[in-house]
Amino acid sequence: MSLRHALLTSLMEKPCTGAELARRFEKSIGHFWQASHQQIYRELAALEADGLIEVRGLATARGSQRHFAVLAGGRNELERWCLLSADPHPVREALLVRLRAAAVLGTVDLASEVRRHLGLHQDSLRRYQAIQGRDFAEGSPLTPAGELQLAVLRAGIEFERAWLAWCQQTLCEGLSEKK
Amino acid sequence: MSLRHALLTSLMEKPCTGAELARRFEKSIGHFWQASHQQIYRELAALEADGLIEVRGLATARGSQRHFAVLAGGRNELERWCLLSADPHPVREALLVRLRAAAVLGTVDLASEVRRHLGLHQDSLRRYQAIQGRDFAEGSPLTPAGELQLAVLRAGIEFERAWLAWCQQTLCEGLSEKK
DNA sequence: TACATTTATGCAACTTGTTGCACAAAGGAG
DNA sequence: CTCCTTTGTGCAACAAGTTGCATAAATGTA
Repeated sequence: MSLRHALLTSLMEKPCTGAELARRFEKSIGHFWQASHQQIYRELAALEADGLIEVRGLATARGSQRHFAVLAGGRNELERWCLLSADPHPVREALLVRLRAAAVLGTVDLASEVRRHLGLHQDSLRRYQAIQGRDFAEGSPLTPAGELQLAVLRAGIEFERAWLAWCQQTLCEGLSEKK
Repeated sequence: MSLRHALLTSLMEKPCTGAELARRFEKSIGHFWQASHQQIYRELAALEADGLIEVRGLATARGSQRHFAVLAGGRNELERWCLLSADPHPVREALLVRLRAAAVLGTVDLASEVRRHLGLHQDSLRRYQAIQGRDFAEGSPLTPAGELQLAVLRAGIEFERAWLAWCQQTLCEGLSEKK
């Protein structure tokens, strides 16, 4: 049920329309939680039905912009959910299934695929580091909220670094079957 | 569609029953792909319907053991899927949503939750390292298949290490709101 | 103004993962 | 042998995520 709470969080940061939310999910929130616009509209409808958010301004008809804002109930719900304890999501990565499959097949070489992933993780890492350099320059004082945002960014960086290191080491250790 | 291929892989390593697969998913495969027994039975039925696996031995009725084995079509399907390129699954971690929510709420302290996650990641890391020490002792020569299995294990280790480091640094940087 | 393009909203069907339960068989204890 | 527990199989309902498309409004252009 995190999409609901990711939406509430984003709307608390700044009330906006569904399309704007979708854009934000692509850019910032999407670094740790993704959602398509269809998912977003569906969940916005549910949130409205549950009285956790409301439409601000003119809700004329289909196709016209609808601005949403969080109600008191929504804030309470977000706080309640935040205080629950929840275990980390386990790894679920198809590439690892494919490695294991390659091991049992013996006829598939995944070296180029690992090399491709290495490049993708490198790109992500650089993107995150660019944001860090831009928004969280060295030595500048941080508000408590800023510290939390930086922590989220650091998670992305650690994560990408870990995969990057893994790809490199895996390639070094003669991944190819055709030696 | 990775569950299907994880099952094919596991059945190629060793044909077995649904319950045995479920146990293997809990132990080894579950480190990078999880599935409940209900999911497994459902997918086994689909695989059988598609002619990719077959029942070996006596398939009497409900409640009696059914042993499955991969057919040629299944092996081909696994190989085909293995050769497709697929992007890494993006991060999707509720704790990060909660951090961001805490940042905007300003009234929630997630320090103890981060500490709890730190402990969980520590446990996972130790478990992986124990397996590494047991099955892949230093300097022993590895078959190509063994190298791939070790690579999968290393992924788990890198991943847990990254989260561990993140938890530690996040706790150091005054996560608590109540300073 | 008329028309085409882009943006925003949204439905419907499908796939995948989760939860709760039910029933059959196997195996042990009396 | 009978009862009881455990193990194995499986259905059904639901929740969450994905894909494809439809329609309305806003915007640009002839």
